[in-house]
Amino acid sequence: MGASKSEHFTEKQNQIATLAKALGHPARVAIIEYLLKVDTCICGDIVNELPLAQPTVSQHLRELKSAGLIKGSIEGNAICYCIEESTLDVFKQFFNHVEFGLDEKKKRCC
Amino acid sequence: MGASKSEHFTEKQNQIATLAKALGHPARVAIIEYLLKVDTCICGDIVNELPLAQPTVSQHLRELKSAGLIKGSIEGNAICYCIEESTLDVFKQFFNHVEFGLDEKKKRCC
DNA sequence: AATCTTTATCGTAATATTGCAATATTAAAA
DNA sequence: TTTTAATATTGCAATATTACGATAAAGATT
Repeated sequence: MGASKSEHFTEKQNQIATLAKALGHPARVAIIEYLLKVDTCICGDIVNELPLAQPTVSQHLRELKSAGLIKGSIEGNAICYCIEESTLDVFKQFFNHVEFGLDEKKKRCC
Repeated sequence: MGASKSEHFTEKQNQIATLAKALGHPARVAIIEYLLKVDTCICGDIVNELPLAQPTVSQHLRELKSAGLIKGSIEGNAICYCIEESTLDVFKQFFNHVEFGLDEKKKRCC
């Protein structure tokens, strides 16, 4: 196979999995961290920063974008990529949910 | 290719990517949520809960385990799987770091 | 010991991801 | 308008992931 049976899971579960998957590559983690660190956010800078060829970086950017973790706006003939905060919030909320669940669970088991 | 060039990234970046990847499948998100919800944490229950065959679930459990997100302890001839809280904390810390970076960045750009 | 229950592993097919060279696209600059 | 610069897309090879039937392993039960 290789295709995950996403139709059997809840929308929320799929959403979290999609976000996690988008972060599931060191290059994409590096891109997020780089976008946080620098004052500019032009794609070319990212290409120079990462030890990967330009098409590969472009592909990673596209995946982050399609997951909604970043957004890109055209800035002349360059592109300015920025972090999409609201999407990160979804992720953060999941962890809060997990943390709350853990606290509750500790009263009962394990 | 298909193999990620993890040697080019920092240990932290690889760590976050590994954790995110482990969560990057709806079945594994569902397992985590199930472990939070129920009072017991027996593998067989997870198999019954998920719409996947037993070997597939076992494989997903192994991935969560090897990423350190859960741990399993033998309980008679069954196995009790539990969430590994300290690993989730690493993840949470990353999001705090990102959130802080976002706040700082907003003073400067985008 | 023979059997049952529970979980893991093996083998394998289908599909997805990663990476990059080559090329296309698009807007600025000359 | 030709050229240059910045990104994206295409095509393809290498590898990884997902899923499951068959089977193994290991402890419980009879």
